[in-house]
Amino acid sequence: MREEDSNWFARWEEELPAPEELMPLSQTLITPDLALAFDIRNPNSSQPPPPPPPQQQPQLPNSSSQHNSAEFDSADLGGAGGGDEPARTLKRPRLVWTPQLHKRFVDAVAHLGIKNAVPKTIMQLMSVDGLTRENVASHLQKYRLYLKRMQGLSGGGGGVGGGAGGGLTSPADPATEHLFASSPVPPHFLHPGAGRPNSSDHFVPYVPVAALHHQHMAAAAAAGVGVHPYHHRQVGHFGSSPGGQFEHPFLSSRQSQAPVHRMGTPMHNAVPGYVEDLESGTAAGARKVLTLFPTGDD
DNA sequence: CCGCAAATAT
DNA sequence: CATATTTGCG
Repeated sequence: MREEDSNWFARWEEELPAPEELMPLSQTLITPDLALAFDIRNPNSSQPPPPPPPQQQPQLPNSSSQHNSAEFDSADLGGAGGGDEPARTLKRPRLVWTPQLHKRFVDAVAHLGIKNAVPKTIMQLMSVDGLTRENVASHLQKYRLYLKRMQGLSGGGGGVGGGAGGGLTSPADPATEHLFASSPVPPHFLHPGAGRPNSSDHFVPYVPVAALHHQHMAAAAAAGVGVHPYHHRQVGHFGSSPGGQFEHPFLSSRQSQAPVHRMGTPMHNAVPGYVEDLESGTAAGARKVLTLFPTGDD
């Protein structure tokens, strides 16, 4: 039930589940638009799902082979054409900040610098399709709080790399934090004046490959030519269907449920030393633009 | 638009 | 019940 997995770090190593590879087209049943339109989310903690009143009819009389990916047909924007974009107005499901997403967030903030680390910039830098400013802002707030806490608390048993010089983020106490601590708070940039005076304020090693994709993808899609048969919605962790529940098909692949060490078993905090993980470019799977789901762009 | 606080959902 | 995430206000 916990949104967070107990073995998050298991995925950490993997970094990216490579949805495209792992997730075979299994849920082509519902198109994202429909899903959103249906407002898939759990209205209650545990209650029978009320019959969802059909709101939008699936508009795909087309013989489209498969638009698994998420994309909109027309790219009308700001046009007076009188178009209705349901997805734009619909309320979007609870966003789950997955480690990957969080990492991107942290990376963006780190590279941006606290100074420019404003929701809008972060969001744009992240280039995560589907991510909204509110989402980032919200998360940012908590992230700051987390950092603050870390600074205020030096002594503690955590011994979290106070200096942060080495960049060795110590293990996190499961009881202390949950999301942030769990995520590899990369380096440092804690606050101006005690962390790293070295780093100035502007260095952008980060090359957000943003718009191009959308444009190309949309263009290609519109043209009828699929760039790639599949695009991934790696973070599409929306509420599962009430009653029916399709868990993440991709989650279960490698990190099987090995004999978990029950409490008592001295499981050393063998937190994998997080190296200066770079962005994409890891072997095996090519990292793509992180995309939440089809939404407007920024 | 950003930051903070409260509310709600999970 | 605690935490995460969302929503509203300054």
